[in-house]
Amino acid sequence: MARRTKTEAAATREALLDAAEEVFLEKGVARTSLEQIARHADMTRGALYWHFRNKADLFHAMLQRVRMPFQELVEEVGDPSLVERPLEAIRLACLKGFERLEQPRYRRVHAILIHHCEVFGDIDPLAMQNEMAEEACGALIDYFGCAARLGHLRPGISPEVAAELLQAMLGGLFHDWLRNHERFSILERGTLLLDTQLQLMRSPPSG
Amino acid sequence: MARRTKTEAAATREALLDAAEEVFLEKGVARTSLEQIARHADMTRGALYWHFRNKADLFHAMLQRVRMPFQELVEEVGDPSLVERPLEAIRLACLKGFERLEQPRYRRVHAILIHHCEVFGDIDPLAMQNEMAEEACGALIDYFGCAARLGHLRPGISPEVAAELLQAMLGGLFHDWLRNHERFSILERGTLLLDTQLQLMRSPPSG
DNA sequence: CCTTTTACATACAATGATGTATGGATAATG
DNA sequence: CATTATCCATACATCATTGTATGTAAAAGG
Repeated sequence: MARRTKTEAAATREALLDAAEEVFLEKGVARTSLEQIARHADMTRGALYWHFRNKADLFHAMLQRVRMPFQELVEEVGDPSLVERPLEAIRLACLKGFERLEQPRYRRVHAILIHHCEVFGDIDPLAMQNEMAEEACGALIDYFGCAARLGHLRPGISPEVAAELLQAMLGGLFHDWLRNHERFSILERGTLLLDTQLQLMRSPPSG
Repeated sequence: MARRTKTEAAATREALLDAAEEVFLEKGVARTSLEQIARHADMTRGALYWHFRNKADLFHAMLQRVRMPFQELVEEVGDPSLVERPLEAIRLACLKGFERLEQPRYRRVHAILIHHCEVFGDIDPLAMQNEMAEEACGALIDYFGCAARLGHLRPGISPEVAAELLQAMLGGLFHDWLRNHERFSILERGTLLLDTQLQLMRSPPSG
């Protein structure tokens, strides 16, 4: 066995992460051994233990490739006029999120995080989900608060309730789809549900 | 060690199931050994292997104690006038569900099923969740279809979309709460979100 | 009251996964 | 070009868990 060049080594690292994604998704994190991952990448545990300290470290690196905070999605849309249309900002950010999730890597890793792993080592998936939820809900409250001040939000529904409502709906859709992505397209159904929900919460046209 | 009477044996079986609930919830299903469960019930693996074939069998028995199909919740309300008020039937069934979930046993077992276990043996938690979701969604479509025919559902929103919307919201709330039940009361927030959502989807008063 | 089954506890063998230690061949570095 | 650090394979020791086999004392049952 010859020593690999630096780029080759980086490639095997990526290959190991790819393999981890696939095996984790199929067998679950707890039930997959490091040897299964290594062999799925045509490597040995030696390679794996060289690139990562242990399974938790590998898992952490796997997550690192798909960070997707809600605020980034909004910024990525990059439309400055959205400041005056917060409901549209929410809509476009969610659509961006849906598109991201249709990429296999994003879908797989999130499915693993949410449906195919338990606590182990220093990894606490529920804490991570909590962080994600907190971040998203906080952002939503800001945008809905802005919408309320602009009179875009139906009176009688507070920004907090609007945010909790939408976050619950999005979260439910998210979990549901990640459980079996072949049943429906997250982009299609997500767009439909999101639009109707926003329509329901929008201020009715006066006059 | 003396042999126990039949009722004592049934009690130890329940104690083992109780212990399984607690340890599963704390450590996750995959990371808890049968010995940990047995010792947490002040028993040995001998007792566990006598009452259950293996961990999967124990898990299955644990689930059996908290079956809660959506239709049963509606029937349990037992108000015959609900046939003419399908939206109210949905509401009351959900409230019944919320109340159930506040009982520690129901909360724990569902939290385990959804957040603290992976596939193992012949246990596929995602398939179980799929079944639950299918059943609930089917029932919701029926009720919303009935509501639409009675003119109770806001025009422009189909029964299917209404059902998917509500199911996504309820599911999101469900998952969110089960992740950390101390953050809020499922009954309180659930009632609030459910009522506002149903209010939004209800047909506006004509005239 | 005698036998049989029950309801466990204890002991044992087998398995598999983990982490580390070691070795080796070559790319990187000066 | 010599040296060193890198990248990985192989081998080994350890540990935890599982399933089963065996023992046993008392409850069931006649």
